[in-house]
Amino acid sequence: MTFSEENYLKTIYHLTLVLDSEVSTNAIAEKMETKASSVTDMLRKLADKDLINYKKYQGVSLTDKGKLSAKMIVRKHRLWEVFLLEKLDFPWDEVHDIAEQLEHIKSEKLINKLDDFLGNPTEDPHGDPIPDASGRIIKIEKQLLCDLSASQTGICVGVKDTSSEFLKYLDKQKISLGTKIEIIAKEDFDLSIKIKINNQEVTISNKIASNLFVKIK
Amino acid sequence: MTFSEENYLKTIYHLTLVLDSEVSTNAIAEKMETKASSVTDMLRKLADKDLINYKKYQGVSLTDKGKLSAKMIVRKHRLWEVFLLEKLDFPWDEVHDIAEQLEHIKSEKLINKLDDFLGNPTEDPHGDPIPDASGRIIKIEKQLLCDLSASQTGICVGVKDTSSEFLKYLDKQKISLGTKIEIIAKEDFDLSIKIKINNQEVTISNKIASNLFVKIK
DNA sequence: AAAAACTTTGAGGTTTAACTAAAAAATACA
DNA sequence: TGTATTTTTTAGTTAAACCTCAAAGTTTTT
Repeated sequence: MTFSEENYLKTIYHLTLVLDSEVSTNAIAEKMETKASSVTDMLRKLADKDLINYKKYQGVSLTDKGKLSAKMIVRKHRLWEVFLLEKLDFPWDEVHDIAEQLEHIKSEKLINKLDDFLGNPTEDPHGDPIPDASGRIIKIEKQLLCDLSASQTGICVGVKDTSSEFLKYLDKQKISLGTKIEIIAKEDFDLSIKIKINNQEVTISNKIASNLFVKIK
Repeated sequence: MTFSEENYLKTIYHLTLVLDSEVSTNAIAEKMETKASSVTDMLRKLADKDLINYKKYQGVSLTDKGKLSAKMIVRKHRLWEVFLLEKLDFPWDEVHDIAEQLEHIKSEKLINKLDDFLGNPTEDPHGDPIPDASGRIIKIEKQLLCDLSASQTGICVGVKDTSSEFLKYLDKQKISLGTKIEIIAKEDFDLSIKIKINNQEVTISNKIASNLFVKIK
C-alpha cells in the first residue's frame, strides 16, 4: 500500500466513525484537501484492492479487510504518539505530525514490539483508543467536562479538539492526561465553570469544558 | 529530499569511505542495483542541489553540504538500529531492514531526542560509529580478531560482514557486542583459531575471525 | 591508434497522484 | 412531475520520479 492509499483509508475510517454512515466523495475530498475527481480515482483503486465497498454515487464504506488495515494504521499512529510523548518527552502538540510519518513504517513485528515496550497502552496521548494487534478496541466511558455537575470530580482522559492551540493552552494550565479536575461551581450565565486543579481554583470557559474528556472518579 | 535522493547520497558516502577516491557512475549503479543511465540522471539532480561535485566522466565526490546530509542519514539509521536492538529486543540481523525505512523520517528534533533517550551511543549494533548532531564521528581503535596473537584477549566491538547469515551464526555462538574473546591458540595450517568465550573453548575458522572486530583489553 | 570499458545523452515508458472541464447521475424542491 | 441544484464521475492533461534501451561520446588499456 502506498502512503496515499493509507491516508485515504485512514480518512475514510475516521469519517465513518464520525458520520456513522456511508462516506461521500465530497466529504473525503474536503478532509484531504483535494478535488472530488481525485478522490473518485483513488476510490476505484481501493475498491479494486477490495479495501472498500464502492458503488458509484452511493458513497463508500470499508470492507472488513479495509477496516482492519485502517485500524492497523491508527494503531501505529497512536502507539508512536505514546512513544514520542512518554519516552522521548515530546510536548503534547508536536506528536501528531511526526506520528503521521511513522505510521507508514512497514513491519508488523516492529509495531508489536513497540506495543510491548510501551506496556500495551489502551489510549494515546489525546485519550483516543489504541486498537490491539488483532484490531480490537477497548472503549472507555468518558464524558465531556461540561456535562459534569458541581462537586463532581473527574480525571482528564482525553481531548475532543486536538488543535495545537488547544493543546498548548492545556499545557499552560498544567492540565494533562490523569489530571484530577474538581467542579467547584457552574455559572449559568455564560456556562463557565470554576474548577480546582493542582490545588488551585481556576475558571474555564464553556468552550474549554466542552473539549475536555474526563472519567468520573 | 526524496527517499531516492537520500539513498543515492548514502551510497556515495559509503563508497567514498571504501574506495577513498572519487566514485564512478558504474560503482553506484552496481551498489544500487540500477542502470548507469539512471545514476547519471540522479547525479545531475544532486549536483544541481549542490550536494555533490560532479564533472562528466570524472566520477563524483560529496560537497560539504552533501557529506553532512549523508552523515545525518547514517546517524538516523544507526540510532534507530540501536533503538531496535536495545529497546525493542530485535535480533541482530533484523535491525538493518527496518532502519532503512526509519532513516527517512524527517525531524531533527526527533533524532536528537532519540539520541538522548539511547544515552548518546557512539557505535551501532554492528560496531560502526554514529555521527553526532553536528556530524562528528569518533573512531574507536579496533582490529580484526584474526590479527590477534595467542593469549591476547579482546572485546567484540563490531563486525565486518553484516550479512544475515554471519549475524545468525554469531547469535548461535552467543557472540555479541561486548563479548570477551580470549585467544587460546592459532593453527598455522588452516589459520583457524581456538578461542575461549563465555567460559567455553571453541574453534573458529579464519573466515569468521577475519570478520570480527575486537578491541584489545 | 585501435579496442575495450565506461559514461552520457536522448527518446520513450511506467507509475502515482494530482488537476480541469464537462458530462452524467442523484437529489432537492417548487 | 419536472426543473434546478448539487454531487459524482469521466476524460483528457500534467508533473514528478523513476526506469530502460540504444546510440554516441570519452577515457583507459593494450
